[in-house]
Amino acid sequence: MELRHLRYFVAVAEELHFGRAAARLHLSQPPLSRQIRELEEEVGAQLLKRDRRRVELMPAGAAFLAEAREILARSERAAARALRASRGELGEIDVGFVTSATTDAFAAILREFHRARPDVEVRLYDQMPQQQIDGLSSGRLDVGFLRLPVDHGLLRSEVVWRDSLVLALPAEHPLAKQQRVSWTEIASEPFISVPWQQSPGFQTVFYEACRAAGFVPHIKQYANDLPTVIWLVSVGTGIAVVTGGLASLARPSVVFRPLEPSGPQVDMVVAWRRDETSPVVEAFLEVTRSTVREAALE
Amino acid sequence: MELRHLRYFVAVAEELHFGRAAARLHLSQPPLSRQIRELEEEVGAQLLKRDRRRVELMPAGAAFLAEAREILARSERAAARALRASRGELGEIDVGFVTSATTDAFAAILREFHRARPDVEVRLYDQMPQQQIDGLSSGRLDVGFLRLPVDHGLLRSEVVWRDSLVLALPAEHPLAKQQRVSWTEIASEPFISVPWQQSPGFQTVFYEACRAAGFVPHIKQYANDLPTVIWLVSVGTGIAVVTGGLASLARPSVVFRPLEPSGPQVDMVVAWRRDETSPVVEAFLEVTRSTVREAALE
DNA sequence: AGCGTGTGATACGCAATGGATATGATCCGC
DNA sequence: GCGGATCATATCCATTGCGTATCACACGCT
Repeated sequence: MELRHLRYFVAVAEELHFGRAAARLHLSQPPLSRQIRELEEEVGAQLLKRDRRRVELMPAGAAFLAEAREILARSERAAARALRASRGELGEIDVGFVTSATTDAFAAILREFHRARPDVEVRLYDQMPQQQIDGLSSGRLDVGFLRLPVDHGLLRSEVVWRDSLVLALPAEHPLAKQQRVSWTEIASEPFISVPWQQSPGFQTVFYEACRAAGFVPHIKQYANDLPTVIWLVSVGTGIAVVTGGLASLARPSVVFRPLEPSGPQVDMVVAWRRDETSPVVEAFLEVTRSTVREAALE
Repeated sequence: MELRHLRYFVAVAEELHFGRAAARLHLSQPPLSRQIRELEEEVGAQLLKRDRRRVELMPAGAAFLAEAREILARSERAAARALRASRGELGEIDVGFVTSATTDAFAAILREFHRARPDVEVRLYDQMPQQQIDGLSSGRLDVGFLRLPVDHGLLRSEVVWRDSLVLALPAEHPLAKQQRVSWTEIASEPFISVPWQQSPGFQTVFYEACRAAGFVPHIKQYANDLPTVIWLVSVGTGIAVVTGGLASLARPSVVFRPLEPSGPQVDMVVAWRRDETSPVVEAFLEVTRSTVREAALE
């Protein structure tokens, strides 16, 4: 059975007349008759009842007609969808991100991409940098937002924005009264931190800043994720240095203060496979670039 | 585009290897390559990425693969369904019936048919005899249960059962105390009745029985359907003569009593188009016959 | 009643096309 | 660097889908 049989059958079933159906198909009548007969033989049932004068649908034909129309519509849709997918208008993309990427900028990228490609499903995965690199290499992820200097041979990356370091401290902490806090003022404070491998890029900059200010931070408590860090700050366990712009972690009992000198910054990079060809991924990267570019102009 | 293209594409997409896919299709490799290329040209997008060494799905190919599998499964199902429809295992049937057909016997027929042909949708239409005859002639109905002597040239009919006439009267009516009531005892009672054209077969027998008992019934109130007739009886407006076995109309405030002499009976017939060929209709008639036959033996 | 017209089926020839074989181009592993 | 693996290309052949001519038959008109 071929789609041709279905096309021919639908024409005959709609016209109930072999001659007219053949004309509609730009075909002569005898081959049409033969194709219908072949179809009936293959199906194993008579679909059309034809005496010499008129053609009518048998019950089997009525059942087949409904299915045939569906199949033909579906086959056109299949081609159309493949074409759209090839243009990146349709599909899915798996995006990894570190928690500290959940800034307004990242939200703007996702919002803008959804506007540009409403039929692409974006799947988000909160993952540590090394997980993301593994995921990108193996194909589980298509794009990653992370802070490591990515030197993996299969991957490429670009800096999308830079975050300054800010101090997170309980609202009732004495230093919270100041508009800005110097690094030396926090030298002897108890710190909350995530483990090294969670954010190696950030940690390197953080420890270097401390060293420059003449102290080694005392980590009072480790927590495995940023929300927990902020929660521990909020309940007074200690203070923490984090990246700026973490809108998603804002809460009343915690205040964020710029640090002086404000020099130390950490890069947020977007990474993807070097051999990437998916137009969806290309479009996502393009939206990422243009969105952060526009944000920088404001 | 033909189903062949889809079959070939699915094979290649599953094997990710032209040689193996060709073997699976009992085909040599070059024509397979050509058909895939043709498919890609028609769709307008590259579906497979092949360097000389390996084959992999492009995003467009992944989208197309899902659709292609659906279409192929569907096309097999289409043929299977047509075959089943030709055997009367699948389909629909439009059944008309007069209200007084809603007896246990009719319920048993419907129940038995559903058991025998669970995938046939039975659509029921409560209609007057003339409506049914028009419906059968025009094809809106396939089968009708009615009481007219059906002499329409295009239709055939068979008696399925005979109903005796019974008296419906309010539970507190004096005659309700008797186990049976004679025709002469109701000569001067006020009657409730449906209009003549609603049930001409029944009315003829009813008036003839009254005439034999020596009276012409006084119709106090007409109602357009049997449930209303029974309701009017229940509230004491009058009494009514109806057919026996109307289980669906039983209610506490109305009692049914046999009439003496019990001679007068009305036929319930099943009618269908003389040229009917639908195996579903044939099966329905066969179930009807066997069900009433078995009921008669009990 | 007979003939003409309309309609689907049949017969048959041709040409388009799907498939086979042979070969080429290129990549990868040893 | 060579040999094998793999997909593409070239070319030929056979299948088969299509067109023309014709048939068979039913219905309607005169």
